[in-house]
Amino acid sequence: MPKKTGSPTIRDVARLAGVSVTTISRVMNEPDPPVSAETLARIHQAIADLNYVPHAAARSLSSSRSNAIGLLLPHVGWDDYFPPLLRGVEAAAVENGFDLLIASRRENGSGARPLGPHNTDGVVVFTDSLSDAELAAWVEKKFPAVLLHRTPPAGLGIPHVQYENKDGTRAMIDHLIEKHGKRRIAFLRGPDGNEDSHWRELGYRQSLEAHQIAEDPALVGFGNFNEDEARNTVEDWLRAGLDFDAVFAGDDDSAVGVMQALHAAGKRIPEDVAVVGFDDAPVARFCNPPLTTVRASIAEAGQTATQMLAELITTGKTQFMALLPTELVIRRSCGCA
Amino acid sequence: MPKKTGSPTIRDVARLAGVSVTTISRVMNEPDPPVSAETLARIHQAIADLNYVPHAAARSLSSSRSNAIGLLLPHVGWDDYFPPLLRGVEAAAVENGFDLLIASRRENGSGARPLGPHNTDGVVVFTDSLSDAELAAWVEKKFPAVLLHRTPPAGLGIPHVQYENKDGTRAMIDHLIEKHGKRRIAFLRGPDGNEDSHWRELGYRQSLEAHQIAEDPALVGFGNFNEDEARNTVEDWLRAGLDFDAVFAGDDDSAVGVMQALHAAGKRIPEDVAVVGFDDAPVARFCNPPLTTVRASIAEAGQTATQMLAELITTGKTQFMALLPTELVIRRSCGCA
DNA sequence: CTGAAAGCGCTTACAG
DNA sequence: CTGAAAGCGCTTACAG
Repeated sequence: MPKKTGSPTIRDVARLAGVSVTTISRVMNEPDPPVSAETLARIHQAIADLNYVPHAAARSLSSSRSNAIGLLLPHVGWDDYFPPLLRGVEAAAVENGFDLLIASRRENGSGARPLGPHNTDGVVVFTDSLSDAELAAWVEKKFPAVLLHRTPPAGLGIPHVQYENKDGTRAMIDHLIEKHGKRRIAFLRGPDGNEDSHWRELGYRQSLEAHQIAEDPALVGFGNFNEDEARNTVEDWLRAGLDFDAVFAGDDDSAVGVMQALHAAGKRIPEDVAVVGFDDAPVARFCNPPLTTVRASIAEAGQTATQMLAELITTGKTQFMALLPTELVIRRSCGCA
Repeated sequence: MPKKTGSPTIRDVARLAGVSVTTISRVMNEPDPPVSAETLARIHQAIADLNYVPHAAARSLSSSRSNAIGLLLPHVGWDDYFPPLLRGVEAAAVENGFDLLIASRRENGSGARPLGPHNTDGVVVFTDSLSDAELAAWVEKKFPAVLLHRTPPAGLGIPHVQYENKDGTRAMIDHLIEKHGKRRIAFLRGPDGNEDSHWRELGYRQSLEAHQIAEDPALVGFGNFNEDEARNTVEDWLRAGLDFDAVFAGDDDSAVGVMQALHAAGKRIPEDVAVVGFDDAPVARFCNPPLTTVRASIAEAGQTATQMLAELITTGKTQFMALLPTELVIRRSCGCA
């Protein structure tokens, strides 16, 4: 009885080349297959003639490797991150010979198990797209995972990649102080418990300290990485007559809100108040004036995480953590021309 | 000899529930499996106890269905499209019970076959991420594919989804003429041979004609869907003293360039010259003044294409083409308050 | 340098 | 309502 799918199988190739399937398999998989030159030539010919591509499922069933990795995404927000993230992850996946499966976390915890040991060899987990408990279950069964932009839950030694939030912020505040003589620099926090925000605040503190500027608690406010909330905070400050000559907005979205509040109050940016962000989101270029900010390469993060995952799958180990460098993107909102 | 992977198999479940694997398989796959209520209960219990998830590769090998669809992306540009695209595609994939494999087209045509019959049941091809020849090969072997944002090569009846470029542009030009009394409306073309641009130009023409405005070839220029080239064209026009009171920039990126040229020349937008775009890219909100443009839902396009693909895979047929509606996004650059 | 055979974990006629 | 058995297309010891 003829097969339904028209695709040639390894047996077809073996028959055409006049060798066993074992030999074909070896030629397909081993870098330096132990076959005579002429046999090899015949096999290559047969593969080309039939346009043979090994069946992924069959291959993974017998090798117990799926040759695929997963990328698990949260279901909301992060829009600006995806394109470069995907680019980095996809590049590293291909480079390491893996297919890429993508899924985004559904709200209902219902039996839906989009990515896991049943269909991948490992997964890159972006931010909070998986619960601590599920992560723990993976760790227990030794299923490879790498966290992107998230610290592993306490006690779980899961490899992860993070940005150098602290150093990036430190450099930014240094710049404000040293280049532009700012002394009353406000800081807008991100969401409660947000790790990025935590580290950024540390960088802010370190910079002030290094320049012998006393910290003023009144200058630390809440921006929530959000345009509206940042605007509100700055409006409150303005109303209260708070004295400040610069604000580190926490991230770029917040910086947009900060600028709105400042413009509405007739303040000049950067002459009266400098405004800086973090992320170098697309919007940064279009701020008025263009926003000075801190950039971390998202593509690099994706690529690094995927590379680590590939290592983890292949060799069984990889570095515990990768800390990616950031870079100052100087535009005009800090006072630079 | 013990299995290496700790994951339970269908046999483990069968043993625990005291039934055959056949029965387990039926319970896993059939909506209304022919089993007694108590057997069913025991089986569900066993599945839950073991935390059983069917092995994807084994399942697809024996069913000759991968239960995965692919999304093939071009390797450059389109950044603003990906997040909503992915959202739509992923949603429809999950809804139809498919895993989602993502790959982006590599430049080297080398044997790399990221997505195809060997690992998916069908693929959504975004724009020009696959050559006509490769597409033809798929058609010939009846491998399901749906084109997103691309017309099938002549002679190939491949289902595809497109935006209503013509009607969207038509509505925009109508608005400029009817609401704002514009008569000298310039049009910026996209890249040579670009289909979107072609249809948009048709919409432009239809609108002029409907309002008995004679077409002036001098008002049709080249923008290439690109900020810099659009700026150059408008600068040339200004230098040449061309008379125009509005410009349809072709897309939003071009509109940014158009605005730059206009601002630099001291023209007021929209009083002297109205500027409108197409896409409603993120940048549109941040233009000065905010850009009036035409929006097509990218997520909807992705979802529709994926839905069509699922139908094609499941039923063997689907509509030949889906034409997605567009919508005017009125902001300030057209003259509206 | 080469091959026969078992087995990966499922699904699916077929039989009862 | 239930099961035994063949088979999906590969890989991988094992043997020579």
